[in-house]
Amino acid sequence: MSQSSGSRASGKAVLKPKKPYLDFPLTPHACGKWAKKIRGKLHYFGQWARRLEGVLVPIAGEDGWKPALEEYKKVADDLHAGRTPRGEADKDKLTVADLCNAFLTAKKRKMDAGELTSMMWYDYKFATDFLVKQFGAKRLVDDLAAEDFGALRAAMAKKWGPVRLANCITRVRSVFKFGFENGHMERPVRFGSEFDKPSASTLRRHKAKQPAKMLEPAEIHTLLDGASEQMRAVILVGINCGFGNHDCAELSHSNQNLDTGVIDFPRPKTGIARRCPLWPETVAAIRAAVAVRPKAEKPRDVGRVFLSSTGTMLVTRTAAGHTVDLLGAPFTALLKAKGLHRKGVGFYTLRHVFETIAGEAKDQVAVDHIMGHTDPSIAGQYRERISDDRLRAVTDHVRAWLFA
DNA sequence: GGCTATGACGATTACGGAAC
DNA sequence: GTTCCGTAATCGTCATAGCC
Repeated sequence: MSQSSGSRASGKAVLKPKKPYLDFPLTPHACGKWAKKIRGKLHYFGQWARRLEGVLVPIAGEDGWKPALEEYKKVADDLHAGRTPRGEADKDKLTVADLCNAFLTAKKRKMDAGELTSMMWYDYKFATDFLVKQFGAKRLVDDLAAEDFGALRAAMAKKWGPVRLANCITRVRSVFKFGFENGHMERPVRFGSEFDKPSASTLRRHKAKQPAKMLEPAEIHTLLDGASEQMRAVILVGINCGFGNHDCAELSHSNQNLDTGVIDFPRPKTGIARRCPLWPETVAAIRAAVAVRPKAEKPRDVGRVFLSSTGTMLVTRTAAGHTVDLLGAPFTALLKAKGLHRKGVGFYTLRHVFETIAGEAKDQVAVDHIMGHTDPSIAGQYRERISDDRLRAVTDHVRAWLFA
């Protein structure tokens, strides 16, 4: 390394080394070390000279700057971010990557045991990936402070809406809760007051801004007129019983009695019992759809009321946990074909329509029972049954609205 | 062209417990 | 006794791409 710039030590001029290349980050300091000022503080990295008998003597060799550069690179990220660099004593401490890996491994075990869906695992993976990206894989969990979580929330809020933000905050909190409860961390992490979920009022305002999920009678009749036998049947089941996509896909012959006109079918999502009287139009449509129903591809689907054209379940999940919806997609296609497609309107809208119109019958308990919603009130815990008359009054009200 | 699969995102629901 | 909140989990929609 050539030496040109001068320095004075112990009264004698010493030639400081030149930077080995143009944007070399360190500069030779008069104390004999390479140095860099970061966030207002001077940090030292390796020697460019040794002091012999009070005089600085440059270290021989062209590559003397390399160890100093290596030393700087190891701690640069931490120093520039205002953190204390991780030393030898910290090498066994828990990092963000360690915690995320332990969390995902535990969740994978639950997934393998069938206690967690693969889609849910994918969501956890997404959240942990975001954590690692924001904090850095090697960041010590002990080093995380409230301001880090405040910055994390700000990054999330910049990208996503309040619903997704709330979901992701919940998942991030779950990761650290898992860490503490399972002994990976000595103390719970301080999230700070900024790392909170959007308030209920924020979520309500967000929802209010969304387009109404509603179809009017004329629109529903337009859809029914252009629908296949099966599509006509599922539309009527959707509006008659407030069934969603998954409900229709899961419906079996054993759940319905077309002679008495009643469906008895616990919600697949929650297992909560529900019962719904059928309209004559719905019964006729189901009979017509069943008459042309394709043969089931798998024995387990033989009892299903509705199947895809190839004989598979209408709503299934792939190995990766993604939903394949052969009911919602054709319904949306029908909406588009009839010029009725708009943001937020899909097959599930029929469930919204049922809830909205049925509520006007002024018997919310009966509506909730047909919808399969639990009644969390004390009255709900004591109520053992609900009469078919009340249920029929509700469905008749919706029928009168649709066929008026 | 219709069906199927995938990935990303948004929204909903249940439930227990704390706060009112 | 009711309401609200935090936590945990599931369901639905949409755009896009590949396949038959």
